[in-house]
Amino acid sequence: MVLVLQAGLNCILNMILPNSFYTRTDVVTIARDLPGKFLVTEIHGVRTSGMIVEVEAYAGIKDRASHAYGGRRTKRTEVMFAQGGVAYVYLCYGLHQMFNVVTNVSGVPHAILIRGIEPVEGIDVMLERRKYSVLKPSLTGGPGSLSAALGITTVLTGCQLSGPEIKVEDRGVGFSVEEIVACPRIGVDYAGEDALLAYRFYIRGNRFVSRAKK
DNA sequence: CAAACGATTTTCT
DNA sequence: GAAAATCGTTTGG
Repeated sequence: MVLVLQAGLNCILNMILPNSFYTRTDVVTIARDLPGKFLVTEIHGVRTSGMIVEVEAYAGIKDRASHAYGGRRTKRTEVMFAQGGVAYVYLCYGLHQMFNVVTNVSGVPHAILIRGIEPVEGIDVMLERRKYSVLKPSLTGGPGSLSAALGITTVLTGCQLSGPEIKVEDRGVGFSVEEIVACPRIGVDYAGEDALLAYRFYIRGNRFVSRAKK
């Protein structure tokens, strides 16, 4: 009885997002829903997690900032065409692992880049992975940094986001519209008019949100 | 097959 | 604030 109650409670407090969360067709809406959700990894049995605080939406074939712009379908981008609910991890600048959530139905290559998390579980492990001695915003602020802290690499591309290696959970944390800031994406100046779209969302005032360059 | 480049981070000045 | 680090992916010849 106790076990059942605990399982039930755990289910309510740590609900793994269902596939229907990701297969919705508006990637911007999904992106706005992600801040406040929890990204959990279990790599070689080691658990680390953090609350998502910053994301960017990439709207597929019509978005010049997207890897899938124009329907570009290559070995690297192939996973973006999968049904929503899997990971897209790619290497940037030869050294940074970028973690994305694939969304929309099969055949529509939409994705959301996770740009920042606030550490929650396994902080000691994250410090070790990053060779940090103290917790500071750059530990998990920025897309390459959070992947390194959580142990996410390109080998996890294509993984289901319902586990076991990677999970995204709703733990009942929510934010009001005023607390979620919408603004243009970072590092996509090459995208012309699409660079102006307010596809970046972050939690106002959170220390783990990356700063836009000037 | 060669070459340019990027949804970045860190370090040095 | 500028520059280096660093390599898989993509594109062009």
